[in-house]
Amino acid sequence: METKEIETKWQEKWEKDEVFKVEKNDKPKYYVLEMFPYPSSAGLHVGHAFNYTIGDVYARYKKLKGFNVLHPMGYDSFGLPAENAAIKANVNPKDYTTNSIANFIRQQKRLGITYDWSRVLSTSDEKFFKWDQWIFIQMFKKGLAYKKKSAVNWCPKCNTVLANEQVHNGKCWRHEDTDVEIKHLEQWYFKTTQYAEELSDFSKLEGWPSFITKLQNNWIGKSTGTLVKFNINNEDWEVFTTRPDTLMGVTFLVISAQHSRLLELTTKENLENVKKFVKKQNSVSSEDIDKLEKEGIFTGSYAIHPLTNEKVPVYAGNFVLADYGSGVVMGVPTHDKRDFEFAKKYNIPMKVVITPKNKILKVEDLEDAFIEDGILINSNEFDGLENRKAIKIITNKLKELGKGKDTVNYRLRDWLISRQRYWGTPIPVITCPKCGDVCLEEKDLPLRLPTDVEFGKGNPLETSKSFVNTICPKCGAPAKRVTDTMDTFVNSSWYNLRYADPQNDKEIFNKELANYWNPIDLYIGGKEHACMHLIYFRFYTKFLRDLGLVNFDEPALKLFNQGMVHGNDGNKMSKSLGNTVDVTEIIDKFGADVLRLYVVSVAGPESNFNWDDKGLDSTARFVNKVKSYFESVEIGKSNERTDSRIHTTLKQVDELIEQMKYNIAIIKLRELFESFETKESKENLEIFLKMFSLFCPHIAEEMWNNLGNKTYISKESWPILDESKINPDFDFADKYIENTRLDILQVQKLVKIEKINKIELFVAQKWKYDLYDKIKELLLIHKNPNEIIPKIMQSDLKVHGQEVMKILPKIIKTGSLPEYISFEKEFELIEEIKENIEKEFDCKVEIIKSDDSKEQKAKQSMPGKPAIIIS
RNA sequence: GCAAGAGUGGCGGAGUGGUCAAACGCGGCGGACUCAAGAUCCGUUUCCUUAGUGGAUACGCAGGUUCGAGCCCUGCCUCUUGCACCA
Repeated sequence: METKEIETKWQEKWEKDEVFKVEKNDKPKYYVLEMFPYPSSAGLHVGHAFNYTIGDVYARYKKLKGFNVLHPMGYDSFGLPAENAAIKANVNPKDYTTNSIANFIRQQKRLGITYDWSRVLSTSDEKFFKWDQWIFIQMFKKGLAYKKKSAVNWCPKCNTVLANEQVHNGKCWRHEDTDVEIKHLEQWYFKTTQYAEELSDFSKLEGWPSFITKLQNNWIGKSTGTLVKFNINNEDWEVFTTRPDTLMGVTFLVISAQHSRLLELTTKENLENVKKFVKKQNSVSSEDIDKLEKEGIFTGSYAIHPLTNEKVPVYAGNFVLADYGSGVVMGVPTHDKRDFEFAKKYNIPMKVVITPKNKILKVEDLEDAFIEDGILINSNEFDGLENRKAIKIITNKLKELGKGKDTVNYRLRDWLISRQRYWGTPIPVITCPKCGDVCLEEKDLPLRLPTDVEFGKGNPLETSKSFVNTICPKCGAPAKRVTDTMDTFVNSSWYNLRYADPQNDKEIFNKELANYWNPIDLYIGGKEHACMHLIYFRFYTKFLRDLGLVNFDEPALKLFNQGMVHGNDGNKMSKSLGNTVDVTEIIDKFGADVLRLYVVSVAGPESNFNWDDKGLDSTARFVNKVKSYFESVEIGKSNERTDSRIHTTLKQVDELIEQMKYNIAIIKLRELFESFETKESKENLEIFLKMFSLFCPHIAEEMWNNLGNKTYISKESWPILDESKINPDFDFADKYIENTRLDILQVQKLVKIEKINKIELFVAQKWKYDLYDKIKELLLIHKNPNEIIPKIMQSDLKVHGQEVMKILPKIIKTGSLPEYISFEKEFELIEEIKENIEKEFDCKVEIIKSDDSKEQKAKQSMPGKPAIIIS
C-alpha cells in the first residue's frame, strides 16, 4: 500500500475510534503541552511540525508507558495579523481567523499527532474569552487591574496607536513618510510586580533549563537600592539609585523623555524646545532606546540636592526608561559611564567623589567614568569612607532627614494589557461620569465584540456607537465602555487550565479536573517565549492559586525549549523573506511519517537547524526500507544475538527518549534495523515497531496490523526490557567480526591479491591476555596511565617490556586498553565465524594459535585483534 | 546597546575531562548488480607512512588550568534569539 493511503487510513481509524480521547481515570496522569500556535493564514510551516513532533513523540512514549496522557491543541487566535488583514484586504477578522484555524486543524491532523480533538479551543471564541473577562474582574476586585497614563507609539495619520512591529525606522508601517510620535494615554495594567518576589523564585521549577531561569531572573531584575527625594519646584521627586554612595557627586538629574509628567517640570522658556525634543522620540521600544545616541535637553528646572541643598539642572533624556524605577535618574558623570558621556556632551560640571586608594583622582584626569570601588572624597562628612560602606551610611543619613529610604526595585514592570485594537478580548469596564470605572457584573459576560466597526481609522471599537454607548451598571446613567482590548498574552496565560474542562459554561473550569491534569508535566515551545509569555503564565497561575482555583504554584513542571527551524538561507522563517517551508508540500511528497522522523533526526530537538530538503530523501529511503522489510520478513525463531541487540537498543532508546535525545535514539533504531536478518522473531519485530511507532506512527500501525495484531499500536504498552538477554560479549563479537572482516579486506587491497586462496588468522599468545589483564588491574588503581609505567617496570611484567612499550603509548593516549575478551572466548568466537569468512571470501580459512606458529607474523597478533596472512 | 545561547571534516550534526581522526546521515570517489539509468549492496573519503601499522595536525581566534581539554577558566571575533503593542 502507498504511504499516503496508509496515513489516511490510520488517521481515519484513529478519529473514528477516538483513540486519543482521554478522560480522568486511575492511571497516573501526564500532561504534555506544546505552546499553541497563532493560526496564521500561511498555515503550518516545518517549525510547527518540529514543535508538535517533539511533543507527540513524548506523548506517545508516555502513553505506551501506561500513563493517562493529556495532549491537547488549541489556537491563540486573537491578534494583530487578523486585524492587519482587515485593514489591508478588507476581510472580517472573524472569518479570516475561522479559515486559518480550519486550515491549521486540517494540516495538523495530517501529521498524525495524538491530540484529543474533543478538547480543542480557540481564544477568540466567546466561550473562551468570557473567562478572560471573568479573570479581569477578579483582578480588578483585588486591585491588581488598574489604570495609569503611559507612553505609546502614535501615528498621526492613522490616528491610532502602533505596535512596535508597525514602526519601521521611526515611521509608520502604512505611511512611510510619517514620523511616529509618542503620546500618553490612559492604559490598563495588571500588577505583575505584586508577584515579583515570588516570580524570582525558581526553586519549584526543577525541570526548567537554567538559561531560561537566568533570562527570567535578569528580566525581573531585582535590585536593592535607595529612593532619594529631590525637591523640584517645591515638590519631592523620587529618584531610584543603586549607588547612593555617589550621591555627593550628583551634578544633574535626567527625567525620561517619555515620562508622563515631563512637561510639568519644564519651564515656559524651555517648553517649545522640550516639546520638539519629545516629538523627535519616535519609538517606545526599549531596544530602540538603547541603540539611540544619548541625547537630552534642559528642562529649565533645578532640583535641590537633598544633602547639600545645591541646585542641579534637570534634563530630559532619551536614554532613561520611563517605567523603570521612577523614570528619573541622578546624574553622577564621574562614576557612571552613561552619565559621563551625557555630561561631556552638554558640558555639565563633574565632581569626583570616589577615588582609588593611594591616589587622588581629579576630574581633569578622567577619560571615562571611574566605576570601581574606592574611597569617598569631596563628600564632606563622608570623606574617607569605603564606598561600599558609604551606601548604607548615606542612606541612613537620608532616612534621618526624611529624604530617602531603602527600597527593592524590579526591572519587571507592571503588565500593560491595553491594546487599542479590535481583535482581542474586550476589557469589561464601563466609564461612568459619576461612578468612575465600573466593572461589568459576572452575569453580563461575555462582553462580545461589536460587528459595526470601521477598520483603519483609529481604534476600531471607538467607531461602534452600539458598543461605546451604554449605561452605568451602578447608577444607570449614560456611560461609555472602555474601548481597549486585552493583550493576547492574557489568553495564553491560563489556556492550559481550560483544556482540562474546555466545554464548561458554568465556571472557568472544574477545579477538580484542572487540578487533576495540571500542572503541565512537559511544556514545549520556543526560547523566544523565555521572558514574556512564561512570566505572564506563571503570574496568572499564582493569581488563580490565590483565588483558590488551583492548588499548585507553577504552571509547568518541566519546560523544553526546542530549537528554531530557520530557512535554508539561515534566516528565521518568514513570509516576507520567502523562505518558509510548507508542511503540506512535504507531506504530499514524502508523507507525514517521513517528515516527523526527519525533523527529529536531523539534529537534537533543542538545537536550531536550517531547513534542508536533501535530508528528507535519506529519511524517506530508511522509512521505505523499514516498510518493505516488514512486508517481506519471515517470522521465525529469534537468535540470542538479535535478542541481545534488541534489548540493548530498547534500553538505550528508553533512556534517550526520556531525555528527549530523539536524534540519538533514532540512530540506535537505525543501527538495530540494519542488523535485522531476513528471518526474525515476531516478538523482536514488535519491539522494534513499538519504538518506531513514536516517530512513524502510521507505518507502524500498518505493520503492526500486518503482523496479525488487531489492536492499535498507539494504544499498546511499551516493550518490557529483559536485561538478562543483554550480553555485552555479543557487542564485542559484532565489533570483532566486523573488524576482522575489514582487516582482511584492507590487507587484500594492499597486497593486491584479487582471488584469495587462503587466509591464516593468528590468535594472540595466551600470555598477552594475562599481560593485558594485569595492566587492566593496574589501571583500575591508578587513574593516571603515566603512574603505571614505573609500576610495570618494577613488576614481573618487566620481562615483557617490549610488548608493554608497544601498547603503552596507546594507553596513555586513550586512557585505557583496547577492547578484548578472554583467550578462550576469542578462540571460540573466531572458530564460529570461520565459515562466514570462507563463504564471503570464497577461500580456505585457517585458525592458528600464535603459540603454535613459527610464522613471524604471528607475533603481531594482539588480544582482540588476530594477525592475518592472506595468500 | 543590554541579556541569554551557539561556533566541531565538503555539508547537517554526535560528542561536556581520557575508549576521538570524530557516532549517524548527506555529498564526493571507487566497485558490484544493470544494455543503461535509478534503486540496492560493498568499499573509500585530513596528511604522511605501512601487508590490516605507526605518526602528525585538527574542534571560531589568543591565552590559561590539568598528567591529559572539543569539553573547564579569561579575553576577543562571528552568528542566533529576546528586549515589554508580533505571537
